[in-house]
Amino acid sequence: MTTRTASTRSRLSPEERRSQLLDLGVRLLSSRSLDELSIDLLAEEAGISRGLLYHYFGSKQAFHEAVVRRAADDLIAQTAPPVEGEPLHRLLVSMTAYLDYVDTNHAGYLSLVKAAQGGNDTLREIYDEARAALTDRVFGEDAQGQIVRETPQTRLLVKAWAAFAEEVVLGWKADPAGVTREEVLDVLVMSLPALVGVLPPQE
Amino acid sequence: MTTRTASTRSRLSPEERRSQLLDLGVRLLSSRSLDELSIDLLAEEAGISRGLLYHYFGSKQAFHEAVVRRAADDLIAQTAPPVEGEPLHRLLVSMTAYLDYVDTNHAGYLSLVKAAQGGNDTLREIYDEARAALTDRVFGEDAQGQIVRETPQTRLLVKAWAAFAEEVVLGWKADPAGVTREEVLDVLVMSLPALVGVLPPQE
DNA sequence: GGCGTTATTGAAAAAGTGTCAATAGACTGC
DNA sequence: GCAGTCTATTGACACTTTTTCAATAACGCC
Repeated sequence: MTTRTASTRSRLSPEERRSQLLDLGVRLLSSRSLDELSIDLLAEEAGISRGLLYHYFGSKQAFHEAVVRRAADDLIAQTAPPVEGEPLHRLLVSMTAYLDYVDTNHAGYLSLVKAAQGGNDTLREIYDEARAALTDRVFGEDAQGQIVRETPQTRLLVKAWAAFAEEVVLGWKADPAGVTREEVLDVLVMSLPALVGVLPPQE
Repeated sequence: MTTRTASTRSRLSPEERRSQLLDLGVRLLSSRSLDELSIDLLAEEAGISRGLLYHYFGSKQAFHEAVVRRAADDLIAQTAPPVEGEPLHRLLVSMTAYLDYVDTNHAGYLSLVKAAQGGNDTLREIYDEARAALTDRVFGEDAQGQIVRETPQTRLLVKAWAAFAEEVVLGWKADPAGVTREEVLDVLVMSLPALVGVLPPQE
């Protein structure tokens, strides 16, 4: 006797099925790497045949990319809405949205982050795109509202700050003991100007 | 006709063979991910049979872990020697050693970093251990020579600072345009006190 | 130069990925 | 209700890669 109660096959609309498989993929890939996840297991969890996964995604690799893209799109959608106001306030709003996202979509965020490193260029690209949604706004288009002026030095620094922010949030989620949410937000926001401050002033 | 010139099998001591395979693994895994590296290729490059790899490491996964552990040990050995002097000077020496290491062992460092994220808990653990070798020294044992007093907040912050430092170095190696080595070192060293400064003073 | 130890091999089993013609839900018009 | 059509879904099969293990052959020792 298997886990499935329904002995009959279920026929969903392509959109529903695709969505179901992506959701499942996000969940499963947050705790395993791709090669630790067999199509067999995935198919069984979804209650479908192996063949159907290939019908929808073509290959295991392509499935992975679709899963990561789904996670990235979620992140971008929930953190990207433009914000008015002072630079530091905008940064606070942005970081709050980011923290909220990771709070409610921990699995999705993990599968995104994990995919980015071990993976190929396509995966890395998707990840960079998502990261840009968080960091782009610190480089203002005009000279007025920007937090950081764009130079080779600051570009490197801001990219590294994003890695810092990611580690703060994931580290806190993994072990929140002794640190409040407000302290985390404070560090996320104030760290950027503090880091920019270590660069020699550029004119 | 294969690549091998010697038609006869060569018999090495277990230590030599193991070491040879690990070195080769570090090199090959710096440009591919684990599932892009077949045992076939590895065995051919090493001039051995597939079976021998299993004799030494048991499984592909275990081989990967051994490779990552080797890379981590290298990093620890070359950056860990304790240093005398002022806290900030010790930090400078430490960061210089780190930068030097990544400079001369770029491939090995990449395979370490890439493995840690994409992978399972064991891999992550090995990586954390290596990172600790770089960051532990910022927490002094006595109240005198320390840079940072250890609290839940600073522990989280220093861990994230390590991620920041890693991204700075790897980002710079990937695209050094417009940024000097001295600027990188300066950022690596000064960023830590700058970040600690954003925390409210604890008494 | 024979002998024992054990590093090493190669063939065959197991596991996993990808393919495709055949099957069967669900809707449509009658 | 019922037959017919469309297409989502399956399952068996081909292929690739990993893993196992009994047999083989280097090397050191006497």
